[in-house]
Amino acid sequence: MTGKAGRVPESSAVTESARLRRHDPGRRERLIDVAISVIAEHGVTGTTHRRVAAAADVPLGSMTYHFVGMDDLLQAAFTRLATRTADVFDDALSSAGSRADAAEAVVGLIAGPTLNEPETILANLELYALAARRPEFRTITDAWMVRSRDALHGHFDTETALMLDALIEGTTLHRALSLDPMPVSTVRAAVGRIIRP
Amino acid sequence: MTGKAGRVPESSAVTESARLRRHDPGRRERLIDVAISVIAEHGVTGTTHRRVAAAADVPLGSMTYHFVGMDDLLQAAFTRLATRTADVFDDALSSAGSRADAAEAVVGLIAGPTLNEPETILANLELYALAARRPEFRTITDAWMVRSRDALHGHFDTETALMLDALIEGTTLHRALSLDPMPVSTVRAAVGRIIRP
Amino acid sequence: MTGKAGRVPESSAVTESARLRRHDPGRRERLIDVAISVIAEHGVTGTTHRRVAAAADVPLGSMTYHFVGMDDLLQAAFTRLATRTADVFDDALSSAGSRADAAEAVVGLIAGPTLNEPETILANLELYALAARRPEFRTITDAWMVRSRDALHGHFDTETALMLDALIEGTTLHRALSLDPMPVSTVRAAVGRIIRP
Amino acid sequence: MTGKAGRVPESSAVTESARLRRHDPGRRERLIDVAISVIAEHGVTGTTHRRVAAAADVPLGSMTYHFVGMDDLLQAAFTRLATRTADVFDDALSSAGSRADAAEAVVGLIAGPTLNEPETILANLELYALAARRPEFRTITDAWMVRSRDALHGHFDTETALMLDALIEGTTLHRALSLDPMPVSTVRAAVGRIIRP
DNA sequence: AATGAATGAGTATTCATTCAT
DNA sequence: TATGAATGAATACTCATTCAT
Repeated sequence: MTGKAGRVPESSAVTESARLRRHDPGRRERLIDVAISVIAEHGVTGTTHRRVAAAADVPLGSMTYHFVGMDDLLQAAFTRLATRTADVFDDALSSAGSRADAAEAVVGLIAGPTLNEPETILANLELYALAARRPEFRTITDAWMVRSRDALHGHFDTETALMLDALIEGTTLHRALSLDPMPVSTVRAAVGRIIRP
Repeated sequence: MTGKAGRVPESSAVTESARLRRHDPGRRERLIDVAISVIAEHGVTGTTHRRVAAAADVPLGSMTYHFVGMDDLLQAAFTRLATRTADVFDDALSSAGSRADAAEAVVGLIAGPTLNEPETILANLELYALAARRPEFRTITDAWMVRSRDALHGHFDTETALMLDALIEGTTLHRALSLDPMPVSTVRAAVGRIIRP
Repeated sequence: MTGKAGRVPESSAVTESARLRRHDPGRRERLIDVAISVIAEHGVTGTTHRRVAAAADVPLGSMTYHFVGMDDLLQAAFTRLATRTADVFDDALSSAGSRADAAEAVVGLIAGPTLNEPETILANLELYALAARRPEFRTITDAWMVRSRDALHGHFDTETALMLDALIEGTTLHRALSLDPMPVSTVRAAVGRIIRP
Repeated sequence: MTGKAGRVPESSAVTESARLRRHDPGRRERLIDVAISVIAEHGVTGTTHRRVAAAADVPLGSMTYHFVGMDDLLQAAFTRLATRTADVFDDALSSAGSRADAAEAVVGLIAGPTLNEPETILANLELYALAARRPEFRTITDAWMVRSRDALHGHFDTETALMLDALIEGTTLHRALSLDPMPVSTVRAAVGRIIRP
């Protein structure tokens, strides 16, 4: 109700830039990916519409057009993050042919690139903190945990799967935060002890 | 969250603090405890001078009088939290007379009340997230990790201590976030497998 | 509220409207009715394209297609409201055969259903407030007042018609806002005193 | 949490201006008066923190410091407006020594300066519209109506007081909105008819 | 002809911090 | 010494309107 009617863009440069961006299919998807990065870099707290918009080079108003509110954006971002991580889990474990292969796959998950990417770890940490405080984000972590455990359960008994899941969590976290991260050999040894019959 | 870290003028702060204590002895200490609760409830983000002041029933101006800035308050709160937790660790493990006692102490730490208190878990999670992003808070987590590991190292070899530390971390976290938390029997079994020679 | 008044290209609008009607006949008319309800419920301020579109279950883009701007919509809605109300006035008074009948008709208007419908009172109030501030809406209130007065003038002298008009206004308003609205008997007595020779 | 620490005001002019305004006793009271003017000029809708702050030459942040929110400001403004108007009512009628004096006092209220000031009428209209839609503002209109009626009741029987109240309302409103406002002689005649025994 | 997407100005509100008392 | 008042930057969100399809 407050907009001024008939504002003409002063310079044609502005007009062209606007026109170029005007049609941007897949913008929503792109915004979600950018949001994950911003969350990893600035935390949930520091993730503002402004920052995501700037990082994705879209106007601020575009954020609330595509997402009902901040929570909607967070839900979308964390859902994608969790799904992506669970997919990595699934892939690594489903391709394992033996119990030994599966054990090595777990070591690979802990020490390998995907779960160790700073962006992934930081974003996950943010998800944990958020889910711990706000039940509406629990559905994301719950679904993810179920998928991880199921993936492990394909190779190990229920109890062992639970243990491995916790070990993966703790080891990844400590490797990310610790000054002298646990060496891969220790990771391998720990997995070995847990799955030892 | 962007405020510069607290440059507290050490000597005069002590003097002021001493003088202050005559009027409202322990107000600063009380504010730190309240801050931990607020952090647990609202997250680092949601921890504002206003909220802490309201929770402690002190005037807003009192906050910036006692703490140079937000970061100063966070440093104080997280330092106290980490110290407190490490003390629990120390106590539990130092009183263990045998390797079996120590193992049971670890189980007690994971399943017992202290580390499982929602306030503690939530505040710790916040500390992790903060330390991951802002190096000036790493000193707190580093000191804490060293103390935990040392406490474990009194009963187990270095590698095993590392593993147990990670297991405690992951298990505690999962127990806090999971819908069906790992039962104590499984916790005990996991610890048993890790320390089995 | 600051948008310029609707400059509707009259002829082409008619053409477009006619064409439109083939697909969703009467959509424009329906939107105007819905707008009156929205105005009554949310006030002129709270009447947004979005809300009207949602209430009428039409896409947002349809609003600016049918109405040049917000003011165009408000003009249409308030014109219809005023016309509708004036029609009720006319009907009630034109069917009165005697001065006594006319008096009772006035009582009926004040106490009867039409002018007392919350939607009507609220929307009228909004029209007053709008007209008081923005002269371009005065034509609507002016035309309406003239019609009301003329309808009364058919039965009463000019001065009495003016008085009755004011009495109707004030009584209706107070009946709408007051906790203990004036009873019908008092309304009748008031009308009686005003028209007493 | 987002403020940048240690921003130094660049020019001393800014500093001086800030210092000059820094101590401003009675600012809250002044803001309420300014708000009434802004409401009259722009309507409740158009009354924004920004506009009031600008009109009162105070920084934007000062608004939400003194008023919890927009509603708090509106409550304060309308309460003052209603009280002020009711005071005028009281004064005019309490000083009337006879029934005839009281009648002339009513004419004076309708035709005199106070209730006819555009600012008063427009602000009152806004209050009506607001109260009609939002029950929490009814307490203001209710208290006001009771006071008006009581003031009239000092000179007239209950029923006549009710009628006069409605007549004042309707006449004032029509005089404000009509192109050819009712002449004072007609106002006097209307009051005369209502109070005629 | 009709509409989903896009946009930038505008809104209320929160906040860390400064300062006069 | 302690604090209420003040301040300006920042935040999420709403909206009328424009435009490409």
